[in-house]
Amino acid sequence: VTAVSSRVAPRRDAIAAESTRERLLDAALRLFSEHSFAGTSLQMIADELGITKAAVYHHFHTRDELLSALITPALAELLPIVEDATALRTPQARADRMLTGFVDLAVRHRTLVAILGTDRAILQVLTGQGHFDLLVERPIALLGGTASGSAGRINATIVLSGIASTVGSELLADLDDETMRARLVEAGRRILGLRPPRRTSRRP
Amino acid sequence: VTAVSSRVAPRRDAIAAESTRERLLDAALRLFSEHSFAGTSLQMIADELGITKAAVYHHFHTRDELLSALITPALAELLPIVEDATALRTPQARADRMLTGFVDLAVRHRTLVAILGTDRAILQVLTGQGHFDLLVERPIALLGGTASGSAGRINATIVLSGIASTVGSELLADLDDETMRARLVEAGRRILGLRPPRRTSRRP
Amino acid sequence: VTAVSSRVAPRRDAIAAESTRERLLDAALRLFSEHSFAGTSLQMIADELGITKAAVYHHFHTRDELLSALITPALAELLPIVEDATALRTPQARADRMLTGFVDLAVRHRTLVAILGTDRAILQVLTGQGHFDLLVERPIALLGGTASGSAGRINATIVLSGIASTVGSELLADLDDETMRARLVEAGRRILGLRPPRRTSRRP
Amino acid sequence: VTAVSSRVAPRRDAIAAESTRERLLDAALRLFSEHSFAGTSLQMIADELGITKAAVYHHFHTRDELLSALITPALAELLPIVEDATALRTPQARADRMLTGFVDLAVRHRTLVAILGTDRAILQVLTGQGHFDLLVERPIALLGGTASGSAGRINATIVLSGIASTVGSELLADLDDETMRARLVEAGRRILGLRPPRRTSRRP
DNA sequence: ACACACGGGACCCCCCGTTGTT
DNA sequence: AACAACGGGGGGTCCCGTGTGT
Repeated sequence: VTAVSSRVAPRRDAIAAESTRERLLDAALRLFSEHSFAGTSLQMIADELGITKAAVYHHFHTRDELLSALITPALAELLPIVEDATALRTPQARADRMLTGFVDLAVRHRTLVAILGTDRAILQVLTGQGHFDLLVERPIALLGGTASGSAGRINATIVLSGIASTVGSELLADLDDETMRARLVEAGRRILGLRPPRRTSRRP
Repeated sequence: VTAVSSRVAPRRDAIAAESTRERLLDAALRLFSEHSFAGTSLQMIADELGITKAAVYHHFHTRDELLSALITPALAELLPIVEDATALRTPQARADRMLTGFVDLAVRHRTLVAILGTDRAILQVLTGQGHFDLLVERPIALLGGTASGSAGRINATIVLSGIASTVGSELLADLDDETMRARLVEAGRRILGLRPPRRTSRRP
Repeated sequence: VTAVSSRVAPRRDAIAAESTRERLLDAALRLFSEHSFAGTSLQMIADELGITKAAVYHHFHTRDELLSALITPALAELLPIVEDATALRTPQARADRMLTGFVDLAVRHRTLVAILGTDRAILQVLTGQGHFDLLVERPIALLGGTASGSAGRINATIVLSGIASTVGSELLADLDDETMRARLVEAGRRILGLRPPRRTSRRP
Repeated sequence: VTAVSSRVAPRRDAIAAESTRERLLDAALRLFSEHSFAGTSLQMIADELGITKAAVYHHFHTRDELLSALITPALAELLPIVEDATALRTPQARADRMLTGFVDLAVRHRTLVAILGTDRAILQVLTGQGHFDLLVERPIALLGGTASGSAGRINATIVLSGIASTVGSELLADLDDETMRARLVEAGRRILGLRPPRRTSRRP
């Protein structure tokens, strides 16, 4: 499983490295989800791949950097969803776009969204990087815009964290993406009191 | 929950200790919720109270023991709810009883239920103590009993983790218990497709 | 098992205290022998008796003090043996007196002599108190006086530590004192090349 | 015992590490013998070499692991001695082979055999690893096979622990191996009542 | 791209000793 | 005589990050 010698084709090393980086991110995500971020050491991650901590350090100089590399793609996907939704005219449309967009994101990045939505230590790091707004406040505002008073914020919070936890549940790990997506959208709409639009125009 | 009056004239140390133990649990809960269980050191807890780690050790010999002392009361409250609900005849009644009971518990122990429902490191400890069944499986089964197939488990998961996260949200910390309770029950019923019963017979 | 209230007869307390002190010494000796001196904490000793460390502190202010209380009686018994032996005229008589005296002492205080003879941490404490001479050097000199050169010291060392370890062996714990004593004296004489005297003048 | 030459041109670190590991074992053995196992902290060991505890951890993750690394070679040498002796036909031959083999081993690893034979904390660790049989029971049985009843076990115990303590005595540290070996074998044979064989066929 | 060796520091557990109270 | 509570400190483990080498 380890990267064998080399010296033959330097491209091999590059490939192996690329793959090691990916495997590193995979292993880290798995372990973060299992033991929480603060409960996962670099040693555990290195052991998971059978490499040394120094090798991990070669790819990511810091555990926070590893975390950033893990979440940056998802945040990049979240941004257009939030912006798209914000641009719509009615509160219902905004909420529905936010809902469907978030569910789609969550289903494709199950474990990642799960830890983003539940791990307080991770939330602290992200807040420190100024992502709290994008990750929590704006989605909550968009989802909760259809109800007045506290009901909106409460419903939005339930939806957001409910989805995040559900996609990360190992009891539902064997569920296919389509079913999961459909069920989550249905449930979300029921909570928020949204009527399903006539035609969904979203494309992956 | 705080040390009440006291009968005759308890010793000064005993009073201080009682209060120290309680303050210890309070501080630990607050810090666990803020930094996650694994991210909270005994030093942080001790510093919070201005005592030394040795004093913490005097009350709880391990961090796990501290955690156990923290959650045991809540687990003791959860058990009769689950058993009560299990004894009812229709799936709807079981789900509704589980829902209202859990919401009530969650609203009264907001932070505690929040960390129980989200922190993976804590879940690991509890699973190691055999509480996974009471904490996750049976509630999920009761809540999800009204829908067939995966829909039931999904809805139940959303409800459970949605409630847990919502009561722990600091954005909703200023919300009074009654409103929070009512909103959560409404939302839960909408997700699960339950019609509110004619009269609620629950007693606090 | 704990000393009950009191207030009735102060003598009761005195008796209980006396007995606690003895039980403390007993427990300490047993634990020292099982885990070595350095490996035995006051907590372990207190737990053994079901009391607290503070209660131990009440009787012995220091672990070294506890050790001293343990060994002082035996040292007090050893001194006249060494002096008696020293006063005899022939090397053989001196060695035999030392041998029989030490065996007798060792058989009556099996565990104590065992730890005195084997535990390096204890030996360090005793050496610090100036007992090395009485405990090691003079007995070795007396026992080894019958052979010239290194043979004497070697044989004496074998005898001394052999006896100490043998009386402490749990494989031989069920052996009665008389048999043990006789066997040890025989073996010691064989090693040292001593002929048994016509009449043993030992007193119990 | 030190890291010998080295083949081609090993890396500087590797050499340093090899030597550090050896020096670590040396220092640990010395300190264990002086202060007992339980009385020796990793800090003391690290200080002895002028390195940090973390560096010690790099080589041995646990103090028990360090101890294991220390004794494994000796245990590996002891095994064939016990098996060789067991295969012989007469009790006398078995006892003599066990005696000479053990003396040889003890003289070559003086300090190590000394702590193995005297430190109760070490014996506990070894017993936990299932080595009690090889280290105590079988040698005792072999050595004591020439006498019936308790005499055999007593004599065997004296011989075994006498040898172990004698080779570790600092009063005899300056004695050369050959003399020590010869004296110990003689004394052992006298205790056990063995007649020296016509020719010793042992090979170093 | 990765391993080996190590420093600095923190963490959890626990120990010893002491005070105040009953 | 005994306990509850606690301070100061150390032990063992382990973590993060780095330098050096291949």
